[in-house]
Amino acid sequence: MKSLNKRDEILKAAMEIIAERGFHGAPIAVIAEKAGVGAGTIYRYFENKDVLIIELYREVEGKLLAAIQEGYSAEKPLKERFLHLGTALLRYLIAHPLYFRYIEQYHNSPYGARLRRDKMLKQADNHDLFKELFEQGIVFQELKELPLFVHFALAFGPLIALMRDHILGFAVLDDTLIKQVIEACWDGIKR
Amino acid sequence: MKSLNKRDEILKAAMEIIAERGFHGAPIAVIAEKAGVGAGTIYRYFENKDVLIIELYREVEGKLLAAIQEGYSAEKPLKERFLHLGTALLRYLIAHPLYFRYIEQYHNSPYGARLRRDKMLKQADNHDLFKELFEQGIVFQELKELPLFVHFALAFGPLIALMRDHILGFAVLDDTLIKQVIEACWDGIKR
Amino acid sequence: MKSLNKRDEILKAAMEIIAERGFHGAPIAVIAEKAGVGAGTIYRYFENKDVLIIELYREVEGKLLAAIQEGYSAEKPLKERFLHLGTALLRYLIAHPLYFRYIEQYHNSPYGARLRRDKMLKQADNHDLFKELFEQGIVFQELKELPLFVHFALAFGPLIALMRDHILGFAVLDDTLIKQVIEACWDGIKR
Amino acid sequence: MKSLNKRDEILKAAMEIIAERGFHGAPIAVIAEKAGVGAGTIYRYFENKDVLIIELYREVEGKLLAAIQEGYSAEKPLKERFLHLGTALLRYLIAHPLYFRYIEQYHNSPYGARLRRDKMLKQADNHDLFKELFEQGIVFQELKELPLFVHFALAFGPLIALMRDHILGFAVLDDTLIKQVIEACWDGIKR
DNA sequence: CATGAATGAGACTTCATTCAT
DNA sequence: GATGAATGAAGTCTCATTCAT
Repeated sequence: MKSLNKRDEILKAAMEIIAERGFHGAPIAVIAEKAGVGAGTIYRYFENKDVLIIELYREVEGKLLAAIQEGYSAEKPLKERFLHLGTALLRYLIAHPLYFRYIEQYHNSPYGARLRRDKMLKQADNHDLFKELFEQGIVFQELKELPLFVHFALAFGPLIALMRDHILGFAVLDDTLIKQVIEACWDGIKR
Repeated sequence: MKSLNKRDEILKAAMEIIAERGFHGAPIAVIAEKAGVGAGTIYRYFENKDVLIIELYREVEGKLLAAIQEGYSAEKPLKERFLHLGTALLRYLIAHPLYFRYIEQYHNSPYGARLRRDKMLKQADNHDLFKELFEQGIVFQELKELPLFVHFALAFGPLIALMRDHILGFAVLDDTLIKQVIEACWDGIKR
Repeated sequence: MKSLNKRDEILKAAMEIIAERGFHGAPIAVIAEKAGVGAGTIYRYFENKDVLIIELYREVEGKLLAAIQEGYSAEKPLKERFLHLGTALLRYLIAHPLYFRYIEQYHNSPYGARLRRDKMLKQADNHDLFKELFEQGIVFQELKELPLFVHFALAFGPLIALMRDHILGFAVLDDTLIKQVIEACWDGIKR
Repeated sequence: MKSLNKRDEILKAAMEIIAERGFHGAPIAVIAEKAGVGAGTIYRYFENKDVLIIELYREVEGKLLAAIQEGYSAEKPLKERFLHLGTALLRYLIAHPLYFRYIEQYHNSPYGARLRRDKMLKQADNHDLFKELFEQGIVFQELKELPLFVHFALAFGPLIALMRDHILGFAVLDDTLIKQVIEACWDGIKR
């Protein structure tokens, strides 16, 4: 692989260290060393540590959303689309467990608070895909008549829970199990 | 409200501050001030900050488990038992949102790591109730033939997700909605 | 043994703990516990920790001086008197190694500084015995014509050094060796 | 005097403060101020305070040993060698009274305990010079037939005691007196 | 008299950030 | 542009001393 530029090296190092050790275990000096740059250099690319962390979150979230949209077609039947999204999400997170850890760390941190406030303001943002899916499902009476956020919870709550078990080594998620789980989620939301 | 003893004042203060601001925002000095005691006093009741945090977790977890077991009867039909547990859990967390926040903070922290290791060793512990429920359901062919941890994920993942939305103010969980959600979870796990 | 009064219990406890663990390892709370009294009680017998430590030093020094004076007779020949004092000193310290440790701790501490200043002012005090011995020896030309403090150093420096080795377990000081050592000290000071 | 590098400034400051006020009176903040650096800077050069103190001891001991070995020749007669070592030691300590104070502080401290254990294991180490001297003296029947540690005590005990008096201002050690004292020590150990 | 819970000053140490090189 | 030595605010914890019981 080609060597990344400094900015990306820093982001990569930060992600790995924070994902593995949490924010507690990720002083700037450690991130700098892992990235192979001087500590001061980080401040040439990011105004301060907070900015680095928030920026990193955006990148990770972006990649994740891009991944699940790959091969997605709004033309296909509702259930098929749901299965696609759920499966893609789970597969991507399993393939990139550090991303999942990072996202979780982020949500449970002062930084996450800012995110939540942001989300409250501009509700939809990147969740459009799911939003559209669920709204359509309700209109076409394929899904239960429940508020959107409940559908989100029913659909993704189990996946997040499973990912935790997976990372802790409790669970082994093979393709068969992934399929079964997503189907079960569908059972939860379908009418 | 009657004034608590010092130990409980400290635990209460710690819980509120950590739940609201995270571990970052909860230095001993701040906890002490909120509890109305000197900083040194905390160390008369807890060997160090870690111990305080772990102890607090145990208390919170204990109360939560006690709450959901109240009125629970192993004699009732499977579905009814499931609805009871899910509803009780959700209601208790809604009534004590700070407990939920604290538990979440705890799980995503170095302290949580210890917990996870413990859980891996003595799996069952207090989850016996759920374990028994799911195992029975599988044997009697009422529930899907899936590993236990998947049932856990399908049943509680959505509830946790909902609680987050609730705390952030996205969701308003009234009794009707609670009932619908737990039913939907049941749909997810039932055969 | 009859149970001591509280004051003595406190002094005894302080002595043992400080001798064994140094001033670092001797908080008031620990001394109180070992003495079987409340921490506050110590302050009824001693104004503060410094006073306790200084008082304790005086007691220990007093006992030591008393011990070496026992059986001492100013009538006997010079060498015999010297052998008596040296031997008595060494024997007493070997029998009470904690006393020796305590004295050493004390000398190397802020408290010791005060002592040294005091000594500078009222030179002689309890050293009269030795002073008289050495002065006489010089006058009668049995001892080298050297300042008194040199005689002190030549006579007791080796004993202190030996005690250290003894306490650390390097040395085993039996009666034969004690006799030889004191004789050697005499060789050092005698003309 | 040329300005030292930061590490040496720190060691120098620590030495002076500890020698004069003991470990009690030498918090990191005070050492830092005297060294003209920030408190945090000390931790760039020494892992923690213990390491600083131990390192400092090694340096002081090293210089002391180097000083007494200068001009020493194993070819010369036994007595001459002894006089050389004793005189050099006393002169060096008189010229560097703080070194002596520091060494004494160190020996009577938790740090010293570690040293003592080490010494017990690898007895000889840097004392080889003296050891060889005493052993030879015994073999050639110039010295008394006594255990090595007794010779150490007889030879150096008086010097240490004298240094104490000197530092306290009791004693004035000029060249004549130094010579007389070392000779007297020789009388103590010679057959 | 005796107690020991409570206190808070002060010790050690970490780490985000700056800035001279 | 890049570096990393230096900084000092802030965090955890200890312990001599007080005082209500």
